Amino acid sequence: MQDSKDVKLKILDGAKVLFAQKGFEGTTVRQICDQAGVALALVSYHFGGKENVLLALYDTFAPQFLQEPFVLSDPEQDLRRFITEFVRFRREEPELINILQQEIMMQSPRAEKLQKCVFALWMPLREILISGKEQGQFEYESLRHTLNFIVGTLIFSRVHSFFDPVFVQDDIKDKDELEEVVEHTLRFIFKGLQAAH
Amino acid sequence: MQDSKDVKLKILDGAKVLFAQKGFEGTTVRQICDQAGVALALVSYHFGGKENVLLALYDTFAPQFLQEPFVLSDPEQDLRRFITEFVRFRREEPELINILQQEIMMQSPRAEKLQKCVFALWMPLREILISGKEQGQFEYESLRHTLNFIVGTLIFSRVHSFFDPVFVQDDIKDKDELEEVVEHTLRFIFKGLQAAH
DNA sequence: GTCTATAGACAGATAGAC
DNA sequence: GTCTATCTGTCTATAGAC
Repeated sequence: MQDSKDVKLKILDGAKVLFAQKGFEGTTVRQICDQAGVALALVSYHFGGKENVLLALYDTFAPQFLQEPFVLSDPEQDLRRFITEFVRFRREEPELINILQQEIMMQSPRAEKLQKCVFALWMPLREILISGKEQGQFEYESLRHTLNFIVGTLIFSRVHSFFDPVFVQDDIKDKDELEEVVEHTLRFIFKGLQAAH
Repeated sequence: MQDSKDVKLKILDGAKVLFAQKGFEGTTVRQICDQAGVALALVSYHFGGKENVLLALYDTFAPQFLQEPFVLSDPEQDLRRFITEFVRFRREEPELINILQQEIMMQSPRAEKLQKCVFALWMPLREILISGKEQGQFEYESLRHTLNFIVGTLIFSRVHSFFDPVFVQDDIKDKDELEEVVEHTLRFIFKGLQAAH
């Protein structure tokens, strides 16, 4: 029982990184088991197939941010809190966002089953934007476009160090301190909403 | 010769859609050839393998926007033109952006060879931001973060109609007219840069 | 619960007829 | 230049020993 859970977790840990790096189809069960240091058969035994490993990732990791409901009060404070928590989540579990993004982008067969994750993730933002506009704190025209912009800003940010060595040579003094990233992100989005902050 | 080019184009057209929808690894050469209505062997014959089909996409499509250099003058005008052209390109060839995004996100073996595309695409934006700040037209602190935000805003937008049916029910009166999308995008980014527009 | 060995399907690439 | 038929490798899943 103790060992069993250990193996399941090792499989999930390996799969998380591999799926993020190589995609679902690009990752083989063999690679997952090699990474976990266990035999090939154990993915089927514990999860019943490769697909279920991916789905299990979102039940296993993503604890506080996605599970508890996002309580709304003041739109500005809410948005600040939402962005802060999201950036922190992105920092802690970049693979989860990466994989989710891939699956949605490809509209994979798994995407449908991940949709409740997407709901839980972005529905609060929608509500915040709506009530923020009603209360005159945010200024935007199209809810859909504004959602898209903010989601894009939040998701893309820091996804890959792919750009860093090539795009920004002279800006490396920028630390990647969490608080600093949060602060920059807050500022950009709040300015985009013409909101005090 | 005429027929040959026709077949190559049919293969590329099919592959573009399939790679975008199912990813490189998730797409089989058989699917590509079925979609093109040609025999399995012709991918190897004309391109020398599946990987070269993907790379050939970016030499074949993406004509004006990526090939001619982006001439810089006034940062505000340049940024306006950059965003406008990018949104238009995204509208015309959403698959190319989608595939590029996938490959980069996964840091695939193909990503390295696509890097010159990424350069050509985003280097002008970097230059625009730098000189815009120097001339006091844009206000931002971190070049890298700001690049990330803007790239995210531009890339994510409109990638998938996945959110539409679920997120935004009451905003469907928003047309997806190109000019309107451009206008919204311009406004959000310019506000994020605290720039006149 | 974990392993090795293997079954069965399917991948990409190619040989050879036309 | 295009086709069909096939080779070789690798995939996922599972049977059976321990």
